[in-house]
Amino acid sequence: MSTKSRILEVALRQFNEIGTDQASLRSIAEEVGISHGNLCYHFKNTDVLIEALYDELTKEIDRELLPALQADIGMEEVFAQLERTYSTLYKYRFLLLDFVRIIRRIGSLREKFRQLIQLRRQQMWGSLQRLIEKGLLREEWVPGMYHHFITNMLVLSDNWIPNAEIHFDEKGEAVVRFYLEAAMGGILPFLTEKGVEEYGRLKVEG
Amino acid sequence: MSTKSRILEVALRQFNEIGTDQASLRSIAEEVGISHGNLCYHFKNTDVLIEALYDELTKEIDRELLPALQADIGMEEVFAQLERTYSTLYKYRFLLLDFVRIIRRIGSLREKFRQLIQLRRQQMWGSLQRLIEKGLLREEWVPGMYHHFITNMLVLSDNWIPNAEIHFDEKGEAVVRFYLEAAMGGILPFLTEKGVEEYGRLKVEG
DNA sequence: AAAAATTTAGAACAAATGTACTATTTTTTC
DNA sequence: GAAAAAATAGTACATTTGTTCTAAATTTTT
Repeated sequence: MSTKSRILEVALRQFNEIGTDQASLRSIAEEVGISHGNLCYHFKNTDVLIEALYDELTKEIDRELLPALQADIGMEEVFAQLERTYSTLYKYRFLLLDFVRIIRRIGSLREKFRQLIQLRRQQMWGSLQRLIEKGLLREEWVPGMYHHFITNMLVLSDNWIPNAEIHFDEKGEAVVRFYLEAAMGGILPFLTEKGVEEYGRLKVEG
Repeated sequence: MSTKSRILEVALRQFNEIGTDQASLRSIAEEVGISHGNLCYHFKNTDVLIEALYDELTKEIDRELLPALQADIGMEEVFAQLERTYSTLYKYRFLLLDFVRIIRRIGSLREKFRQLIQLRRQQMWGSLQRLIEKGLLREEWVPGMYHHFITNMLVLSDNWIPNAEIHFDEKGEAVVRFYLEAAMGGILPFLTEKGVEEYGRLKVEG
């Protein structure tokens, strides 16, 4: 494995575990087993490292989302898609844990991130629309309710990770699962009877 | 005004505006107009300052929530109470913006915060229960749906602030209002017809 | 008013960190 | 195989920050 990818691997772990302010060029270099002068040669500073990892994240998210955009989507697909997104976000969780601090330091990331959210908002509208067409989701019966719903879902999907850091001692799969279920549970009151039925089947299988 | 409270005031502003990692004992001392040696005399380090401000926050929240616990609660009260909480949280927003970083440094805050959330969870259950009794909220028609709802609401109420920092350029009242409405909107699909009616009246008046 | 306690300013120090630079080694290219 | 480029180690420096200490000033107590 190349030095560059080894550095990124160690940086990701240290950022996730001790945060972007505790992980330094020196601590990363030490764990990789190279001099920090060398690390400096590859990545000038931690900001560059963070940006590189952010680019990796967006690439992964894009790769997962784009195929789903044209797919014929059912309840199962919505669930699976959300799960993939949640897992990927968790892999790069330091970005969401320290996000405010990061965008204050690296302004360019802010704009990139806004665009990403915009994309996800559109995608959610699409998914809801298709679920309505399939008779799984009720039509909006109070104006604006789906608008609020999507806003809340987007806040949730970016912020369950900081929340987990506070309320859970253990890490990993179980945590992702907990918030994934809470998020999906958010769609429950909007479901038609047919939708509830299909939702129930999913839960039993999962 | 005493030096101590002037320090706390300036610290709060600097923490909110530039974050707990950029605000130093020196930068705060300079704005207050005292030597940093003096500041050190009052507050040994930034961690102590943060803890002091956290205690102020919990005191304010308690003062707002406790009266509401025994009150006969309607839709209007739920809304007003949420608004007070949101405004107070926004006043001390640095705590939620940097929360992960803060609890990693000051472990004791983690436990305190968990307890606070526990209190709010109970309080929410109570509010929902009373709304059901009044015929404003439907009974749970899928098992566990209110459990998910409360989890999501709690994540939302702690995390709309970091979200705002990313997506809004302006600060202040308008931002609080936006997320407040999104949060309240989350209750829409659970409302009975009577509930929707009362909700509508609130919106028109507000 | 004298004594004691509190508050304040300022200097000094140690540790950590990003940054820059040089020299050496390794790899690639021709 | 020689020349050029890339990679690596190590050193040195400036800056920031928390921390400690001393001495002076101010306030409170007696």
